[in-house]
Amino acid sequence: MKPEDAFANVLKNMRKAHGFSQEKLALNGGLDRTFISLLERGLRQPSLTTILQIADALNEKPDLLIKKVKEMIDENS
Amino acid sequence: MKPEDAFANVLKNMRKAHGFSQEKLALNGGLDRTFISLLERGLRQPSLTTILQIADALNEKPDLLIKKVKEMIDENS
DNA sequence: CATTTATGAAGACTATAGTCCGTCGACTAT
DNA sequence: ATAGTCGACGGACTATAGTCTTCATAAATG
Repeated sequence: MKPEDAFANVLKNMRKAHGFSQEKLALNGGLDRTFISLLERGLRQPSLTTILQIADALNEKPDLLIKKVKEMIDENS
Repeated sequence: MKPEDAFANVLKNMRKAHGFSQEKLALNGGLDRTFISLLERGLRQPSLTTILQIADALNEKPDLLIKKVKEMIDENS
């Protein structure tokens, strides 16, 4: 499983768990709504800064986010 | 403190702790030697894939890497 | 029914991630 | 002296991160 696909899944799950819309999340993190859409569809991968922005917007620790991504990759390897 | 500066510090520390040269690390992770140099000088920031490649090359968990980066940012805020 | 909300999607664009070529100076060992 | 390793640094280049605008559509909602 590719990093962008793992990140897509984790992001979508965590966002929905927090009851945010893509737009709300984008505004919280200072990102573009359509870019969140691209990320959740696995068509883009985030940079370090974007990872931190998204974790912050979700009120989650960035290392938890990455841990879940890594687990998702390893489980589907 | 900016994410690329925090990452630069963490990367350099962890690489030296493992006794790797920049070139050895680059080869281990399938990256370019000069790009590792740019990262360690804070002139570039990594993408998600690069974070995973570097963590792998260092035999470290990527979430530990990110945790250290976040701590470095928070400590110097 | 009309309107709002949420998301997908495309196109054009700018900034930057990442590669590949090389040179240089500092240091170490032969 | 010279050969080797290491890292800083440069230029030129390609791929992609990220923005902005817009349109389409399906699902609520009043």
